[in-house]
Amino acid sequence: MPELPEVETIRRELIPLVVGKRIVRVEIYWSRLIDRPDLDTFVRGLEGRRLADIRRRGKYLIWDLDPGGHWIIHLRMTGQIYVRPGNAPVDPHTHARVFLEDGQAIHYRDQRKFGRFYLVEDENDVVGNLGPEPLAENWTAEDLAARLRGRRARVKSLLLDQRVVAGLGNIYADEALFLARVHPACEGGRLDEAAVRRLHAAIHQVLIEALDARGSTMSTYLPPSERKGGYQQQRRVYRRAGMPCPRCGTLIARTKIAGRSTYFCPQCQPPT
DNA sequence: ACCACAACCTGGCCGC
DNA sequence: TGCGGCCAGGTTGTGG
Repeated sequence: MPELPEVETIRRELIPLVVGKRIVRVEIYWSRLIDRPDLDTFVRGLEGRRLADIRRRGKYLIWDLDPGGHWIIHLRMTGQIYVRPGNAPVDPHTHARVFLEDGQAIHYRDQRKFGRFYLVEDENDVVGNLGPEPLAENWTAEDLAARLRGRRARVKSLLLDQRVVAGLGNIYADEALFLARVHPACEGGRLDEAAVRRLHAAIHQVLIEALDARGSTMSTYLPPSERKGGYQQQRRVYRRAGMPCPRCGTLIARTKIAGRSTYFCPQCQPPT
């Protein structure tokens, strides 16, 4: 489900609810949720520690613990996090609850069970291989060009590769390619300098727009506030096959790239 | 090293 | 109503 704008929205909404509070009890209802270490070590490692901060790297949420260590969450397709009173009912597909000293509990819910928890001393054990943050000041078109150079895979596949740039998924990759007027099946290494520059700017623009809208709620995504994201109203091509291109009126096409549905305008994004 | 694809899960929707 | 097939915002492992 969530891409960078959704994960960042979740982070911003969670911070005022939980940061500074101590964890008093951890309940895991589906053990494979814990990627590492083992279940018992994970539970004992969280209990008694204080939530010092929540950061984001790509699509990962990093919860800094005091004293020491990081609880890292990846929501994959359908993971949801919200905070409830400790005696509130538990929704279906809830796989963990983390009880805080103030009587509230953090609920983790995940219909498809793809999401994972990690507890590590060194966060780079989990996020160390990610590419640059696309909203960081120092992310440049030159960096993107360098990571595309020589690559023969289709540019859409490369945008989904988190080592090229961290945080894009299927929605925002398609939206960025449309804004940049780049065909999704174009070989990554064949983009000329101007096209890479447009793509860099488009990625930035799309992520900022989506962040302002608090992300996209296509189906299961809901941030902790349970106020749906709004970007799904603004998307230009994603899941709009057969509808007119907002720029030229040509009907949006759908194809399959990297195993994922891919939407583009055949007129505005000609093959190269 | 690079690339494409199956696998991991569950549920919704569509056509027969 | 029921069943098969396809679809879904992500990542990892495998085989070519």
